[in-house]
Amino acid sequence: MQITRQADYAVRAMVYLAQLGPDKRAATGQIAREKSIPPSFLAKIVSQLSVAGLLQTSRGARGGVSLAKPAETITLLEVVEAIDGPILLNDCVGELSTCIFEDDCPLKPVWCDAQKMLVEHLSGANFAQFAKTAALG
Amino acid sequence: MQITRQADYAVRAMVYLAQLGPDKRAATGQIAREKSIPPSFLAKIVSQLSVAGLLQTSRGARGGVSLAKPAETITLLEVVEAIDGPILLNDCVGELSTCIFEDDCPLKPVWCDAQKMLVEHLSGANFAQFAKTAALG
DNA sequence: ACAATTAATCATAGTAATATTATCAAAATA
DNA sequence: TATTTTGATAATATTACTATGATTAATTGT
Repeated sequence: MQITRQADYAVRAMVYLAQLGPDKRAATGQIAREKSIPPSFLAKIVSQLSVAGLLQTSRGARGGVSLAKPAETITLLEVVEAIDGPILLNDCVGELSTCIFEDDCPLKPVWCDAQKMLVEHLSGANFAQFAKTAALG
Repeated sequence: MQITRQADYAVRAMVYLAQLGPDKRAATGQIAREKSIPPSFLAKIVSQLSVAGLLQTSRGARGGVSLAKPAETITLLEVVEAIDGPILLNDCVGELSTCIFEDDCPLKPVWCDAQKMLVEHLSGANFAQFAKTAALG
């Protein structure tokens, strides 16, 4: 019942970029140093975020990564799900559920509601907000 | 970001007992059969629930387990946390947090809020409700 | 006392997920 | 062409999860 450290690292990295300002780029090595993330671990995470369309990358000298969209259009949910996969509080909430009690289960609605609340809350938080909140280090 | 199957089993078992009616007991073998839970796995789970004060147990012939309190005083949160430990959406929300950005982190409030919502939702659901909702099998 | 029943405890094991490090290839720049 | 930087992949250590089995302890009924 916890996001993975990978997802947390991903979020931190995105916050760092959001705080740099629009279209600013940074090398992953630099982000790793500033945010205390194992460098080669971050490299892998960054790669996933790029595939998910959340980061733009450019190789070579003076290369690096930058947000692929305006910070205010990137939600916390997007970033977390890009790394951890879809949020799912319990197996029965998913579409691939194999629960044999499906139709006659008093629990499913509770889990579905809880999940919906969580998802809505996380998708209501975007990275422009995070950039503002802490303009500091 | 998911409760464990153990916790789900625990909840199912508790629902079964709640549906039996107040102070009714059942053998774990029977619960396991009815709810499709691996029997010797359930034995361990039941033991944890007993230690947590949610179940009363009695050994020997005609023994079994029963709810330790009225169903309406047992919340979904209690049962899940008895098995999985405290709900924690992200490490930084916990009291033992070792996050070095603590004071200057735009994310922490979001996680704290989300967690609070989740916890409140789960502690608002009790087993008397579940017993009613599905009086069927 | 004895046999049957049932939970409690403990040990074990296989599988999967997580976190991390390391390596080498590919692209871009200077 | 040398350097910087991402991309892709592999290797590994650790932890968590799921499950099984054997043994022990308590209770009931005969």
